[in-house]
Order: sequence, then C-alpha cells, then structure tokens
Amino acid sequence: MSARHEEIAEALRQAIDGGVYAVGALLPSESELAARYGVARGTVRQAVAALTAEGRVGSRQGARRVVLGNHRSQSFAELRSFAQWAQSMGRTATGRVIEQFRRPADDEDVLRLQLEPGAEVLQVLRVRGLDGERVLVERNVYPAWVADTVERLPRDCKSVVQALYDEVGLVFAYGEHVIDAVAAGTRDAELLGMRRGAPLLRIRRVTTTHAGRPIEWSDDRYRPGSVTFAIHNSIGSNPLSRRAATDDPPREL
Amino acid sequence: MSARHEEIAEALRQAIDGGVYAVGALLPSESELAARYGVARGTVRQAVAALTAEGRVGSRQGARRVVLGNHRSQSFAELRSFAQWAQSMGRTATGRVIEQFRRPADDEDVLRLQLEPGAEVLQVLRVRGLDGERVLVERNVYPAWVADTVERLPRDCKSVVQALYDEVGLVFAYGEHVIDAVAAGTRDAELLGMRRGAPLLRIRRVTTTHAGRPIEWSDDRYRPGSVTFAIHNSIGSNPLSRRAATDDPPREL
DNA sequence: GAGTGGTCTAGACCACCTG
DNA sequence: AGGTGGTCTAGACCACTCT
Repeated sequence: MSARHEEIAEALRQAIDGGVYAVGALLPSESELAARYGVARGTVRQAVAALTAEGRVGSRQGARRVVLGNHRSQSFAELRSFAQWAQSMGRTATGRVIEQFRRPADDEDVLRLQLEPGAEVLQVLRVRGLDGERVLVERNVYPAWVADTVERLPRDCKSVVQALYDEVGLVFAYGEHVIDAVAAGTRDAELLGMRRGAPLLRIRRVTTTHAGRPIEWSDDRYRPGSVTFAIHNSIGSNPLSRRAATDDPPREL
Repeated sequence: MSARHEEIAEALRQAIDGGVYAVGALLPSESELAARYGVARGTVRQAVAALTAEGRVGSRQGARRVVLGNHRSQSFAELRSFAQWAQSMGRTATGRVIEQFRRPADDEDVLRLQLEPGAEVLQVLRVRGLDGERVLVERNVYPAWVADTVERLPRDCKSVVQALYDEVGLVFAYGEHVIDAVAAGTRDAELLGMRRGAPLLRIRRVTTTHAGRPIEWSDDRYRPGSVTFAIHNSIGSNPLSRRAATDDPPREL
C-alpha cells in the first residue's frame, strides 16, 4: 500500500463506499483528481484502472467515469486459498484429511501437471468447513516433488498453501479455474451430509509457481448456498472467459 | 485493433500460440520489445498488461515475464451475449421464447433493477441451444422502459442484445454475475430434456447501461458439459500474507 | 467547441530478482 | 552489480461525448 496509485485507489474506494460518490454519479475527471492528489495524470489512471477492474466504476472514452456499485464482493481478483479467503471474510476455516495416498499418475494427471507418464502423484481428499459447517469436498493431486512436504503436514492443517510457503517457501502464484456443476457422488454426499445426486458447484483448478510449473490440481465441490462466486464484467476487459465444452469428461474419484 | 499496443499484444499472442515463446519460457524484456517494435516502454507495458490479464503470461517485479499458457479460449470479457459468443466460436446459437408476460415487480426485481415498488416488469422465459443441442434455460426480467422493445422482437430472435442495440441503440455495457449450482426444477428438466433434480450451473446476472442503469436481470441455468467458464488468476501484488523478515527467505523451485 | 478519457513519448528513479 | 519490472512525471495528440 505504499504506491501512490494504490493510496489514491483506496481513497476513492472509501469515498464511493462512504457515499461521497453515489451509485450512478460521476467521478471527477482525471485532471481534477491529478490536481487534487498532486500527481501526474498517469498515476490517477493507474488508480482508477484498479477500480474499473473491480467493477466499481465504468469507463468509456469521452465521458466521465460512472460509479457502478459499492459492493465489497470477494471474487477471484486475487488468488487466495480457501483458508485465507475465509479469514479475510472474518470467518473460520477448518479442514480435515479424509484420505491420502500415492498412486501412479493417470492420463489426466500427466496432462494437468505436465508430468512424464508413469510418474507418481499424491492424492488427498479433504473436507473443509466454514464456521463449523461442512462446505466443500476437495480432491487434490500433487506431483512427486511436493508430495513429501504435503504428507508431513498435520491432517487438520488449516491452510496448505500457507504451510507450503512456511515450510519450503513455495508460492502458489497463478491459477486457472474451470467452473461447472456436478451431481454429488456417493462419497461427496456422505462427506457433506447431503443426498446423492444433489447439485454441487465444481471448480477445477491448476495452480502453478511463478515459473509456470504446476504445483497441484484440484477438484473442489461446493455445497450450494454456502459460498457463491461473483464476477464483474465490462465491455472493456475482465478475466472471465466462457468456453465451449472441452475434452474433460467428469469423472468420479 | 488500431491502437499500437493492441497490435503488439496480438503479435505477442500469435508468437506464443505459434511456439516462438514456449510455455515456461521467458518473454523478451520490455526494453527489448520497445526497441523491436519502435515504441516507448509504456506502450509495451500496455500490451503485456493485456496478456497478463488473459492469464497467458505471469509477471513479477525484477524477473522476466513467463509464458504460462497458450489457451485459445474466447474472452467473455467483452460481455458478449450468448449468440455473439457462439458466433465468434463458429457455432450456431438458437433461441426460442417459451413464455413472455408482464407482471408487477416483486421484491427481488425492485432490488436488482432499482425500481419503485409497484412498477411493472416484463418476464421472459427462453430456451437456448448450441448447434441444435439445448444448452440453457434463461429467465430474464426487464424494467418497463425496455419492455415494449423486447416484446416487439421475434420470438426466435437470435440475439436480444444485438436486437436492442440495432433497434434503439441500447448498449449492454456492464454486468455482474453470481455463480452457483442448482437442481433442475420441473420446468427446467422438461425444457432441457433432463431428469428433475439434475445439477445445473446457474449464473444470475444484472446488466446495466454505461450510466449504470439496470437493463435486465437474468437467471441462466446451463446444462453441465456443454459450456464451462474459466477464470485466470494471479497472486498480484499482495505477497502471500506475512511472515518474519529475518529467517528463511522464500525459495523458488 | 469544450471537455474527457485513450494513446503515446522520453525520460527518471526505485524495488526486486538473478547471477 | 546489472538487469528487470514497477512507479511516476510532464508533456503531446487523438477519439469520443456532451450540449
């Protein structure tokens, strides 16, 4: 938060949330903001670009920026682990390992984790909860080079992401998430206390290091109603994409 | 595509897709790209910022940019309507109005569309398909000020968004989407040819004009397997929460 | 036509990563 | 220590919107 443009962005966020600029109202022009904060116009542009990306203001050439909303929505804007996300919402995350074993990589593992055929992977099945309520079933697959460290973690480890950072300095830097819906399998139903076949929100994710090396892939199945995901979207640009059905058939683990 | 930074971004995209820069490889430095394309560094930064937002490259201070992937997923960023998105993928979208009627706004309508209590809305139930296959059930609610125009559209109108633009110059500029999973109701099941209770991916959306005025809200229920949604994600500027600066510096593998 | 945001330049300094 | 990306400046011109 030391960068000047971030300070300005935060000041504008608070002004919007505080009602100084109502929803539907116009923001001051870039030049005026530049004068007000004593910075160059480019710095103001960096600040308002952040608000635009968050969906708080809209922007079009030739017209003043418009305040679109003052929601403090928690989206995928930043890569957060479940535990970290929960914490930032002021809630308590729990986690428990149900099952954990090594096995040879199958075709899907080889593809997603960029492994050599025949490599070994570590599969972990976890149930995670929020404030004591069971919320999701998580199936992770780790390549061999992180398996040892993961296996050494306590089985009720609250945040695997945090633990791997603390233990070996491993950073979960980038993620790609694919979202769809799936019926609860027998195992899912049992673990979440729902009936078999109930709808679950599924997020399949590959996480990589800064260098783009895959650290894990995961199949997370959320009980609906406990967590929702929001995306803001403009005619300009934002990081959600829609794709036609691909070559990944659902499978039961 | 006339802006120089967009041309450069597109050139880099093609270089990545064409294998000039493999996944995991490093991009040339900003200075080198600036020299190569004969532009200032700021222009190169605009170009690579686009690639970063698309999840194609990763970026961190002090290190060269890394190629993360070469996906060719159509960006949903441009807030395309279903029909426009389908067309850009070379597929054929169909749509059919099942039911269309006016009714008084309920509490949900008033909230989402920012209406006065007692206002009238137009509700439309549509089924949409891709290449002849039924893919989603769409329930739209329009405020009175667009209802007339929507009612006049043909019942098999392929793209309502396009039609409203052509007819009255109305631009669907911003959207907020909330994603969850839901069980198919009797009506959903019937219309999509599935069994009742089957899992559907639900996206509830409010779309607004440039000025932030709501144009519609919609409850779209997708049959799983036909369309998936993807999000790219990076840790951004916020380093993975804190730890003591004295001991074990982060390592990268 | 006046005002606004979008693009672009040509510098500068700093924070950070890597050898 | 040298290179790289992140921040910032102070201009300029253009495309667009608004009235």
